[in-house]
Amino acid sequence: MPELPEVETIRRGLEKLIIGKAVAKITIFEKKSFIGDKKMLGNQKITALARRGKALIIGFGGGVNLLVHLRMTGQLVYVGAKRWGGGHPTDDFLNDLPSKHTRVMVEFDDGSHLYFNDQRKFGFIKVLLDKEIENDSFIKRLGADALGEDFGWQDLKRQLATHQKSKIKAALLDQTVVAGVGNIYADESLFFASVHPERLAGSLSDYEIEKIWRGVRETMRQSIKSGGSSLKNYVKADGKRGDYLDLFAKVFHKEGSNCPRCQTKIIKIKVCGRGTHLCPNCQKLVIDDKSRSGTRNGGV
DNA sequence: CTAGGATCCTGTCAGC
DNA sequence: TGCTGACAGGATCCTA
Repeated sequence: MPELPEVETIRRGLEKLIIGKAVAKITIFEKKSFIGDKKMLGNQKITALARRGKALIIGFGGGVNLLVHLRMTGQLVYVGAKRWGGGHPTDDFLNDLPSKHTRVMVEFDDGSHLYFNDQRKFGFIKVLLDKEIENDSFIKRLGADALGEDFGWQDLKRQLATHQKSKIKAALLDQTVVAGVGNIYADESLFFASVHPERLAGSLSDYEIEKIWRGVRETMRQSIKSGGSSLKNYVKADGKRGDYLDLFAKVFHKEGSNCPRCQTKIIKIKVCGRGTHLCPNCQKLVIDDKSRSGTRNGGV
């Protein structure tokens, strides 16, 4: 679940809470969730929190790092004088910890704790030396960061040129094309740009690519601004469990409700195996290649 | 090389 | 209520 804005929200939240703390003890409840030797973290102080795409990197003095990837259902919860959490929104934001989903527990020298909870065990924490980061199998393949200053719309265009036959949604989800976009922001960006997710990358005009690029940046910025998926946004004023998507999403999980631009009902379809939300009026599927006969969908 | 499908794992929800 | 199957916001591995 957690995509770039959620991980950035976590990075900013934890930055205020754990910088300067030293590790007293690490408890691993699920072996596959922790890669590397935990002894390397002994008595090391946290000096920095960085993010690469959807990965969080906790930097320690002495050149050691913890790379955290939350994948679908990971979350981080800090419990000290304050309680703070971010990532996949579940009741573990509120429950006593460790819970049955806690895979790794870090105890700091001041007695506070950081919990890595992950229902589906797809996420992981990995020990990496400074010099190993750029060579890491995940990190080294990442494209430009979706919110990076070095990622302009022409960069997206250049990347899409090598995936001409991919559906645009599949291309956006490819972390080598651009780092940080997942299912939510792919759908939101394509809605922003009024582009159907099944359009082939090679069929897009510069104008459309520029709009998709702008959609990625704007929807992500807005999500971060609203506090992303965090404990803060989890419990609503009325006490009910909340969906942080309400704060910025126009189409994601909004099937059946009205398009904010044209009032047409938002639909949900399946594209490249993923649930995909769109407005069938704003985002029409046009013919990709004039030399081929195709089915016109929705007219012009 | 790219594109598409299966797969890792658990929890939840719709339908019977 | 209980069972079953589909599905879930990610990335990788395998095949063509």
